[in-house]
Amino acid sequence: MQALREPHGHDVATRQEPGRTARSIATDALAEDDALHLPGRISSFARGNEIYAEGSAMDHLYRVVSGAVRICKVMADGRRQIVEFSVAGDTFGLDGLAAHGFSAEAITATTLVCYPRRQLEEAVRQGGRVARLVERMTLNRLVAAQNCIVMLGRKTAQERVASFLLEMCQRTTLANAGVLMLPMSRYDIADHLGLTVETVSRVLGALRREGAIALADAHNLRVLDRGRLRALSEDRV
Amino acid sequence: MQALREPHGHDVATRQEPGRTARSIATDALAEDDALHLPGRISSFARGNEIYAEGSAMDHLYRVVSGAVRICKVMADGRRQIVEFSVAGDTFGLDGLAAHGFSAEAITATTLVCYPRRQLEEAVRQGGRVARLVERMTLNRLVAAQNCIVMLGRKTAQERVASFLLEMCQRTTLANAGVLMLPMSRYDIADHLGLTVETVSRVLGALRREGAIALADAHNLRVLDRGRLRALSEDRV
DNA sequence: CGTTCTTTTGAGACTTATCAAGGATAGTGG
DNA sequence: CCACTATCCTTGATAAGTCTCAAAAGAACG
Repeated sequence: MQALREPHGHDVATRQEPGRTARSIATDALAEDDALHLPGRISSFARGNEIYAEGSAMDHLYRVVSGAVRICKVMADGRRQIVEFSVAGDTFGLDGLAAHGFSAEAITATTLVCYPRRQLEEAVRQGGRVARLVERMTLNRLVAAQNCIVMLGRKTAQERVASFLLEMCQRTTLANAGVLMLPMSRYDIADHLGLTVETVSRVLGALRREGAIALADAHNLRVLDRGRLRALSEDRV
Repeated sequence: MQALREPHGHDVATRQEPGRTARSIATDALAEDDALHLPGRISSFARGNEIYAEGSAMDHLYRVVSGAVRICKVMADGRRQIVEFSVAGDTFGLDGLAAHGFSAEAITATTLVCYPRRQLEEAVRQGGRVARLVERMTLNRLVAAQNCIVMLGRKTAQERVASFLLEMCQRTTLANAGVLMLPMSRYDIADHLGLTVETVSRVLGALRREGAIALADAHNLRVLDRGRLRALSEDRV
């Protein structure tokens, strides 16, 4: 059983950066989104802060402008599962029926555009482009979630890490020299892949030793042998 | 690593009932669906037959009238993951972008209503009730998939089986005397929970011995101690 | 510049998978 | 209708992958 642990004496359930108040540097402004063409409010969150809590009212759709977000659930005993990461360009916020089924937290300093759900539903009721966009968006996330299910249900630790790296390569714009910047910690990666930090670290170490990847530091890596990762990932990413 | 196996000499990838032609007893008729109010065609499938294949054109939405369906993906080496079961009242069929990302197979003799996707998209474009229904439907499935992710990522074998039993209790109408009828095999359950047949069988045996459930036969069980299952499942179903 | 958190690495334990085999079940064919 | 046969289900013994516990080096932050 994947145990709850308190690495060096702090609680897993509240594993986040110290000494910040919630929504500490939230700034508000208005924005017109390219894709949705709906009025939205700009909002910023500091690293580690909660964007919404599990069980709170689900009244906004969010789009990530910059930064990264984790959507997760924490079980009663502290075990955590991150169901998805949202990076620049991704949308999130519709993850329940009436209330949020998951919580959302900023991984790094993050800027979002928030769309009131009421206006969104009104747009859906009206039909047209927005209705199809929202439908398409939700379907995209469903497909992603189902691929995640395959990964968690049937892949080994090595295959999960390989899949994850390839997915992140696709979803983020690589820095010059093809460097992949991973904003999240090893803990976050572990809690997304259904593994422990130690296993994630060991697998990354093994991939480095066999020359599949190169690690500049913990958060910046380069894929040297994409074929090797694709062979491991077992799907055609 | 969860290996492919050929239990008693038949291939895992084609594990289905023998001596049937595809879509053998498919019958067609017209129907007006209560919920969608769209014209649909009635179609039937014999036990074990494929409804659609991974990679085929995604041009219908299906609603289960009777029977049960598994939505799954089979990896190159035969490992299989069932991402969801669909029972009477459930809809399925939208599981990819252009093409199906998964395959669908009838678990037992199954009757479906099929709605052409073109008409559905036209209805979404028009907006109104159907647009919101489709959106709500997809969102429901996304939430279910994300809960499945939590289960696969962070729950023990016992917790997974308990969660599964409770979920099936909620989703199917129990027979008289509160008997839960599970149409799928232990193999199907295992491939849905990310376990092996043996582990599923062992956990069910343990739950039976401790008095949480009673097994009439392999496919008919009664929940005796729901509190125990809920404690194990770790979520509030 | 100390403190806290993160990352890595090692040794051992444990859950679940694998291999094996007998018994139960359900369609199949005579 | 009953025996046949393929598949499914269960149980046991062993193996393996990953987790747990422990500790030290490295990075981030105030």
